[in-house]
Amino acid sequence: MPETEYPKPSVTTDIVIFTIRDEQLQVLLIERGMPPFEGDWALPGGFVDLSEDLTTGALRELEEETGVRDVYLEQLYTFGNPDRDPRGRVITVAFFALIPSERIELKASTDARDARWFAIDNVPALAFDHRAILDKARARLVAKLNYSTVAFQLLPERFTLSDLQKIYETIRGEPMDKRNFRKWVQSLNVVEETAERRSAGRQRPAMLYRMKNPGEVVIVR
Amino acid sequence: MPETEYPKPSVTTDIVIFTIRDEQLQVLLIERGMPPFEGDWALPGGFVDLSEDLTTGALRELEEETGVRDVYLEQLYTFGNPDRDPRGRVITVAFFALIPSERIELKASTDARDARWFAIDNVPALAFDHRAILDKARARLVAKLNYSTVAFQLLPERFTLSDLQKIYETIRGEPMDKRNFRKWVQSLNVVEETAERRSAGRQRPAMLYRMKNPGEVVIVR
DNA sequence: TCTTTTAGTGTTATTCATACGCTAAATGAG
DNA sequence: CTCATTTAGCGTATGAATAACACTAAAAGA
Repeated sequence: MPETEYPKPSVTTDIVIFTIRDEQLQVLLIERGMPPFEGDWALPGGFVDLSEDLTTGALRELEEETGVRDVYLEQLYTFGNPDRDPRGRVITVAFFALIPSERIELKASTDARDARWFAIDNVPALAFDHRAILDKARARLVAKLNYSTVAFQLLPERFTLSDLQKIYETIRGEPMDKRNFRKWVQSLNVVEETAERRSAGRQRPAMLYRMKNPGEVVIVR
Repeated sequence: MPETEYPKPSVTTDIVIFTIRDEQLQVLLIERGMPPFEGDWALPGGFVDLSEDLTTGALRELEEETGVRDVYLEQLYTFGNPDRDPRGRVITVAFFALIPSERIELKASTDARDARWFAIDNVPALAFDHRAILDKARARLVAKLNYSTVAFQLLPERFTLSDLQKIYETIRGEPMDKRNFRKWVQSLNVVEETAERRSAGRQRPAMLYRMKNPGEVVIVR
C-alpha cells in the first residue's frame, strides 16, 4: 500500500518559549491575525517544512519570532486530537524553549504580528488547545528543576548565585534556603567564578559566575 | 493562509511493545511484507486514521497486533527526520507499551504478517530508524523504573514479590537486594496481599499479591 | 558614622538508601 | 520418614544525602 492511499493530516510545530522577566516566569504569545481564533492569543508556531527536521523547524520558528539562536529547545509532546483545529486534522509537535532574560529585547523583530510576553499566571484564553500545551510545558519545566540543570539556561552569561536562586524561586513559587542552594550548585561542578564582582546598589557586591559549558544541561541526582 | 497551501507529510504511529518472557525483556516485531525494507523486521505501526486520536490509533494498532486491550501505553517521542523513510516525508509518533506476560499468547492473531517476540539484546537489524526508536523506548523504561511503578504493568493479576523483583532485575540486568526491594514495595502502598499462596515446586509457597489499582502508575520519590 | 541591604559561610539533626545472614515451609530423593 | 534442596520471608546497623538554622561582611546612602 503506497503512502498516497492515506489521507494526510497537516503537521505544525508550536513552541512554548519561556523567559524570566520582572522576576516572573513569562511566556511569549502571538496575536492571531487570521481565522480561526482571529484576534486570540496563541503559541508561536507554523506548518512543518517538508525538507526540514522537526527540531530544525522549531528552531527556525523560534528565531523568526525572537531573533535568538542557540537556545535550549526540547521536544515536549505531540498533540493530535482530531478536533483540536476547526480547519481539519492538524497534528502539532510541541516544543519548549528557554531564553535568557538578557536576550529578549530582539523579540518579534522580523514578524509583523503582535507578539507579547505574558506572566505565566496572567495568560489570556488561548487559541486551539494551546492552554493544555502550555500547562504541560510548565509541568515539565517544574519537574526538571529537580533533576537537571535546565533552569541554568535562563541565565545571562555572567550571573550571581542569587540570580540563579531567584530563578528557581520564581518558577517554583516558593523560597529556598540560601546556604543549601549554594552548596547544591557548587556540588554540581558546572559553574565557575569569574574575576569580577557586581555592585548593585548599596550592598555588598556579589561574585559573578559563568557556566563551564554554557549550552550543556546535565541530569543530576 | 489555508492549510491546503502547505504540502503535508504522512504521519504514522509506531509502538515499542515490551513484555517479559523467559526471564528476558522482549519486544514485538513485525516482518515487513512490502517495500521499502521488505523482509526486514520493524516495529508494529501504521498510518494515522484522520478521525482518530493518536493514542486511540496506537491502542487500535496494539490490539490488532496482540489482541490485548487496556494495557499501559505512553507517548514516547516524535521522529521526523526528513529522510527517515525513502518513500518521502513520513513523521512517526512513537509510543511504548507494556504487556503482562500472561496475556501474550494471543499475539498477532488478527494479522497475516509474521510477528515475533525478540529478546531485547537479540534484535535483528530494523527497518527505517526503528533501532533509534527502540533504544529510546528502552532508555525511557529503565529511567522510569527509578521513580515510578510502570514496571508493575508487566505483572499478571496475581503475583509474588519475587516475580516483581525478577522483572526489575531482568530490565536492569543486575541483581537487587531482596529485603530492601520488599521494604520499598511495601512502602509504596500500591499492592495488597491476597488470601492465596503459590506453591511452585519443592519450596516454601509465596504469598500472592495484587495491585490495589491495577491500571495505575504512580510517580514516587 | 550609622543604617540599610544583600553576600557569603558551617554545623547539627533527620531522613533515606544500602549492606548484610538466618530461619521457615514446602517438595523430592533416598 | 528424614534429609537435602530450594525459594520465602524478615530486622538492624551504617553511611549518605537532605533539611534546618543565624550570624558576619561589604558596600552605598543618609
